[in-house]
Amino acid sequence: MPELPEVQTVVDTLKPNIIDKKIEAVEVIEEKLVEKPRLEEFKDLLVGQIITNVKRRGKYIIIELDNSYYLVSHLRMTGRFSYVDDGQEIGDYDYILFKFSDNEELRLGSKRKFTRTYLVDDLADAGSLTDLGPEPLSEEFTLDMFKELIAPRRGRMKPLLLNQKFIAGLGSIYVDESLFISGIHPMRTADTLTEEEITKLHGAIRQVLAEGIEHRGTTKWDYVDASGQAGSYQDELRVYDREEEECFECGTKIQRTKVGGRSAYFCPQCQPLEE
DNA sequence: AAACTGGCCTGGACGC
DNA sequence: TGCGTCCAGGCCAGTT
Repeated sequence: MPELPEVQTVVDTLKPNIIDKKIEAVEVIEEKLVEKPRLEEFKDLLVGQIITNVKRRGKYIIIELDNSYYLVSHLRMTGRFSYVDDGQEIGDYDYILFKFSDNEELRLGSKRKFTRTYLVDDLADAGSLTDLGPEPLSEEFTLDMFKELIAPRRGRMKPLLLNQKFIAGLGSIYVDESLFISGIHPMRTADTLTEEEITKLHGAIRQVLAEGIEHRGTTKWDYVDASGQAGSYQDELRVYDREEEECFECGTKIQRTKVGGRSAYFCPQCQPLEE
């Protein structure tokens, strides 16, 4: 479940290791992970290229090559980039190997095979990358912008915040934490939010994402960064995965409910459904 | 246009 | 012990 802070941490750990490296060979163990182009073209376009930059947009990782192509990966649930010495044993879930000319390797693994990789010369061809909503930590994501985004919406808050076309980068963990901090029940609809609640939510989203990055991400199940290091934000979580445990604010037991087929953790006292 | 539903995928937890 | 069932939750396609 890498979300914005985890993906940012992966990019940060990848960057100093792979920029200026030359790709000498590419081995694809599980073809399913390569969304486009077809396998032969994928390899041909990669071999001989030098990596010039590594960036993040939403939960997408964008690796720039000197032939002006982009290697774009979305880790989805269990994806993992690992930067290793060539000699290191290949893991059970390592599915794409990028071998560099200096005998180091970048590996892309994925326990659940949800991970998708694209090699494109136009970012619009990489999944929904160019349809994403604003970056919540950017300057452009102002309170005024957030108010304008919310104004036409009437869906429930948890699915809305998970919608990457609405805001980029949030997943289940950081949505639940944001809604708790702002005192908003995950089933509330967007049209019932007061101006004060929208203001709190805007701040809370930025707060939890910044905290997540500071802690190098949340490691609940599988997540580690590109050098294999786990994050520590799981120790700071207020509601996520704390069903039946006491709320740190009021002592009430945290509950779990289903919203849009997904779990949502909340404090029934701090996040009432009825006004 | 926005909202919602089901499907993809597999390891691990649980019940019998 | 082992089998079946459910859950985790990223996104996407299809439908309303």
